[in-house]
Amino acid sequence: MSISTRFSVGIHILSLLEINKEGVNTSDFIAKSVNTNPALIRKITGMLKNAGLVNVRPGIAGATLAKELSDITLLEVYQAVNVVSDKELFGIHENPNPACTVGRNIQDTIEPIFSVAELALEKALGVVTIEDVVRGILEKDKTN
Amino acid sequence: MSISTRFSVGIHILSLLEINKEGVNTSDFIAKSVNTNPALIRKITGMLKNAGLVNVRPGIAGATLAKELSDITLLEVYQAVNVVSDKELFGIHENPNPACTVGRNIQDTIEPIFSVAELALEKALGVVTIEDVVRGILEKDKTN
DNA sequence: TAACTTGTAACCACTTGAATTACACGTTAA
DNA sequence: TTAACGTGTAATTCAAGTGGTTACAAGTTA
Repeated sequence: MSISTRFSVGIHILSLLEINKEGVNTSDFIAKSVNTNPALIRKITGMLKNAGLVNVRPGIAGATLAKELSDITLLEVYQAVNVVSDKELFGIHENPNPACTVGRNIQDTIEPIFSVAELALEKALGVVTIEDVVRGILEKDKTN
Repeated sequence: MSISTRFSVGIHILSLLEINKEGVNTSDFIAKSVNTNPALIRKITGMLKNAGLVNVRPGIAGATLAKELSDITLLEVYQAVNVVSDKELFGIHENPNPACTVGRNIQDTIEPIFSVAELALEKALGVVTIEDVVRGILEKDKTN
């Protein structure tokens, strides 16, 4: 099990919109950078648009950032591309036996624990911004 | 996307082994508590055995805990049932375009960030033990 | 009007999860 | 020693999700 690559592709798209902000970032152009097809890029870009992260309009070529670089956290991207339904990172088996002490209480006991772990993950994603990612990309590029 | 219920079932099994330690915990008995089938329980129990968490032998009815309750963290269970390959909680799109600044550096930039987030998740799971879960189950059961 | 782009839907191949069935093999007790 | 029972494991099935691809309606611009 892995969290969908939509997340990393979303980060890729937003970084590219910044680094290539002088150019026109069509779905076709972005797809070539990501190495996938334009339809998938449009789908993800649509999700980022719904989350208020990018501007993109039917018929008009190119997407642009809708927020400051430093104001877009990876958590926002994570949630935007909908890779994990809210509070459902961990799957919990359904319908345990109510006639059993464990079965009767396992779900209520585990849920808050899973929730804490999930929040820890989200917190870690929440402190990193696309600006950080763009900086990392540019720095790495210099050293090569 | 959700992390496989094997994880929560694994926790269920271990908790049951403790709470029903006076009885004989066959795969059939456990399956009735979890509300699934015995074959799946045997599969997961086998994983827990490989991780050194339970004792179970062919032909001999019942599984037992192989470690102290307080010495089994949820992280161990998480890793035992193999729900997430090592360092691969987040999927990263393959083969981005090396002719593009972003494509050339995105993977190396993102990986350490994802790694930090994944470790935060694991850390949260590492501080909770099966003993805590069992205590939670018993406490919840009293209040109902 | 023609060319181009976005937004979507539809379809496919592939992987994974979970349920289920079946059976070989180990153990135990009559 | 044989019958009953339990574990280990493989095979099958069904459902769901992911990512790739094609196709096309609708918006925009030259």
